[in-house]
Amino acid sequence: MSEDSENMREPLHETLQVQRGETEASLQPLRLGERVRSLRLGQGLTLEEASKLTGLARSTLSKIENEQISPTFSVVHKLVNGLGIDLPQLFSEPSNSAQPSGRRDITRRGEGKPHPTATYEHELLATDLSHKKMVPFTTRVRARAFGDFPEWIRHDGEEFLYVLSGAILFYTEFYEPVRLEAGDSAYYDCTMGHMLVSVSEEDAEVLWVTA
Amino acid sequence: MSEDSENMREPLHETLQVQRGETEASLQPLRLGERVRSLRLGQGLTLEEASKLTGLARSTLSKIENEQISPTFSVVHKLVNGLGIDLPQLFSEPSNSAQPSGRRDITRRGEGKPHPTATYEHELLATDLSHKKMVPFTTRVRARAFGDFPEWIRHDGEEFLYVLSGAILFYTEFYEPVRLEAGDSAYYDCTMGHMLVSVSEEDAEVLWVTA
DNA sequence: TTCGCGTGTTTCCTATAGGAAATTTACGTT
DNA sequence: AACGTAAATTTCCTATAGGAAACACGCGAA
Repeated sequence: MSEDSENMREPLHETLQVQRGETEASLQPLRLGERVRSLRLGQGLTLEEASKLTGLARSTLSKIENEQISPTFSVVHKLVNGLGIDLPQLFSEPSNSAQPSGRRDITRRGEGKPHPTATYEHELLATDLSHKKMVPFTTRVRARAFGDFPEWIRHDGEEFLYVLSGAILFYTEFYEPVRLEAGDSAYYDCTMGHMLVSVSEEDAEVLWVTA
Repeated sequence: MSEDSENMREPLHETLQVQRGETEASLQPLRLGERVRSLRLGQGLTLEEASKLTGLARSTLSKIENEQISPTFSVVHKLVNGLGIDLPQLFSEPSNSAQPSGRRDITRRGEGKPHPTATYEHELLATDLSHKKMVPFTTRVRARAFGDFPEWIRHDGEEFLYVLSGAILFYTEFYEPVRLEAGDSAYYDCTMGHMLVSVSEEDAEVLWVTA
């Protein structure tokens, strides 16, 4: 990093800002109060009961729900734990986002769209839907040795891997290989070379989701 | 609810507390500062740069990292957006391992970060990574009846569901409920109300990925 | 060594979060 | 209606969060 003058700071500032998306003035309204209220009422709780559960004062809860205050992190933590808030609704943004699009696609076991390769036998799931943010598929790992692959598999995006059965060796470009068994999972950048090899008696089966 | 005296409050308090697991004094330390610092350093940022990115004062960031203050939710929000942190990660317990720079995170079976609710028992996966496009977690479905849910669960984004074991009824707002068994999967818009109920002898276990 | 200068910490002050209690609102009941 | 009760809201006060600026600590260059 070379420095020229004292105003080399601003450009960096701007650059970083842009990279991260809006930070300063923008940042959605974050209807936290609204959500907390609907969550509480959904459980049929009064402020008094919620107060007991969370250890927070009734008044505090009321103010949070009416967006009169911005609760501290410790208070939010008590809220989450006390009311047993479900994860997805916790980190999803406002959700006032209109269009309740109601797509749904069920794929029965073994009914996916087959896509065999030399080393893997993929089965694409939810293929009736297009424009998905994620692409889920199950895979039977036929490869048995590192050498079965001509080269690293690399592509854009991120990938989540969950071992359904059997055991695999998970090779990645920048790490030592790891043995994964049923129930183990991994999350990684696909730009980093990666590949799977079955090491169990039978071919291992894994679930992959890419985004 | 009959009231006798002013001290009938405590017993109820205790009762409710127990039902939900510890809330008050307990609630693990939540080394927020520690995590924020490692996240910031992991990105090679100085307090000054982080300040520009988040719009927060250097001093404020310093105090947060040194656990001298509990930031308000709005401040946490700026932090999350400015530094690209996953919110769920902040509410699950601190992870011992520092952020790897190569972006790969392995989660062993049963080693996720627990997050129990009244109806589900979630286990967050890959919590060492932040800024993920997807959030994967496994869930034990405790709910046994439609009525166990006060209302539809609804939030932004899309969700992929894969049944690991047991059998569930998959209720969605705009479709008839469907029975799903091990190996079956579903992909749907989360803005549409949805919920799961176990219908097998034992609680069903599912894998969820949201994006 | 001393001078800068970038970095993190601390101080000081104002704005505001959070709890206890008073007040108001919303409903049943008689 | 007027009352009783339980809910939520508001008030009042203290504790504390957050920003600006001063301070302290390295560390490299002259």
